[in-house]
Amino acid sequence: MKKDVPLKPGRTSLTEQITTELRRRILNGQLAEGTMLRQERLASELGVSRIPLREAIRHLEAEGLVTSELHKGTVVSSLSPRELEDLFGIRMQLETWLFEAAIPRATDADLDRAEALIDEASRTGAVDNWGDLNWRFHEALYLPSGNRVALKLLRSVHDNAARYVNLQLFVMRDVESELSDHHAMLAYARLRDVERGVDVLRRHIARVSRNLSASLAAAAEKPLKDIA
Amino acid sequence: MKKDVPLKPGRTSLTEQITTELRRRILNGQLAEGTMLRQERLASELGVSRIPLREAIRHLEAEGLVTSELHKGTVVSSLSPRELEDLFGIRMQLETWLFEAAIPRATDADLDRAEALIDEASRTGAVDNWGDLNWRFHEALYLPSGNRVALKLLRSVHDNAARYVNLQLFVMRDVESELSDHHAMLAYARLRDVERGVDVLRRHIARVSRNLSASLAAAAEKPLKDIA
DNA sequence: TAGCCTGAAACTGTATCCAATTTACGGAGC
DNA sequence: GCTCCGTAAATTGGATACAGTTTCAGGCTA
Repeated sequence: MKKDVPLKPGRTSLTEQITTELRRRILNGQLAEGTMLRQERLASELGVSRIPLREAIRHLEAEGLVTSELHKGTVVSSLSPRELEDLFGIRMQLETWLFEAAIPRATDADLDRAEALIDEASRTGAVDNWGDLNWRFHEALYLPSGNRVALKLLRSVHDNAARYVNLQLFVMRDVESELSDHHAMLAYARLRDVERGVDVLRRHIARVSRNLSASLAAAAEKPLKDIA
Repeated sequence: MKKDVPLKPGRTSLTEQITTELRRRILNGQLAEGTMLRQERLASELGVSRIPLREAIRHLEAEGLVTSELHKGTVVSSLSPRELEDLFGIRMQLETWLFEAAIPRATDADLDRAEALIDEASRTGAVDNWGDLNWRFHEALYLPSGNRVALKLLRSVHDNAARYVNLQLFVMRDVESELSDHHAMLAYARLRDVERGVDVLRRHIARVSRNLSASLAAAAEKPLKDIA
């Protein structure tokens, strides 16, 4: 049953490779919320034993992406609309703060790196790995703030929200406005205009959050209709 | 070699119990920064096998309390002064935000619960578990904000800083001012005075951060003198 | 002394076994 | 027919033994 899944080799432990692979599958929806992670099935599918797999699961559990219950197993976490709202609140607080600190400190090289990520997203269309490129752009913008601890934390926050965002992003045709916001943020950063830059970011996060909530509400509406 | 360490039984997995126990030891300094976690030694000392121990280590690694390197093992993390500063920056942003949202929403019962935690800290002196009581007080104050996701995140942030705070807290005789700040925060919360309450919190975090930095700088000075 | 070699220690991962618990299934009783 | 209950299969949680790698210290040699 070995499917020879591409566990990138190198100087990383098997546990870490499995963690990365499972995280990827969760974020791109291959492992949808509520999916049960059967240890033996997954282990044989990945071609590994249960031990490193279980360690990977514990890691993802600490990140909030999966939830385990004693003797019942592990499922891909589901977030309530409330929890998603909480996540966007955290993003709003931390990201506006980091961006504000980053703009005055950013060198042209820093901003060039961020721009390259926008270009890559535009060029490739970025349908498959939008979430990854999106986060890397934001990260590049905030990096000059110097607060790497906050960036590490925010990556996890992004990941937890990204699954849901990705699901409705392309349905809503929001990619264009996302990219447009990114261009604007970068432009104001180049002008070292903190106030306008942060303002764009604030509206950016608010809009993504709003669209997501609306999308979730609409999805919650449908099943009810089916019943009625 | 079984030492029958008090792993509280109940409906929690061994992995979880070990995680809690190791976290406790790290936070109270029993496992100092840089300490190597030898799997077999620790396992036999705790009276468990390596499997749940390794899972616990992965969990703590995700929390940032320990750091693993392939084939070299796991050590209790060391934080640079810069990283500690980053942590306090995050606290400042998130806690002032949560407190601001919590004050108008707090019921008298909420605040009574917070006050009980102050009392407990005062009564017991709280030398052994100051970090725990301290966080639980802050958590109780922010809980009415409703943002449980942020509280979960902040717990980890607190933990990562708490080790260092605890080390110098009693040397500096800072417990009194800590408690005094807590009383003031609670009092303003009871008055529903958002502005003054948040202001006390802001100064509170800033002072703890400043004292800690000074303490670390002083500690860094000593070894140099020893050499000279 | 510098550099290399070697062996013990430790980590990483596999395989296997057993215990505890959940869950599904099927029959007894109403 | 429906509910309840007991049993067996499936699954997770945990222990143990073992093999392969890597690190690292200490000794040997040039």
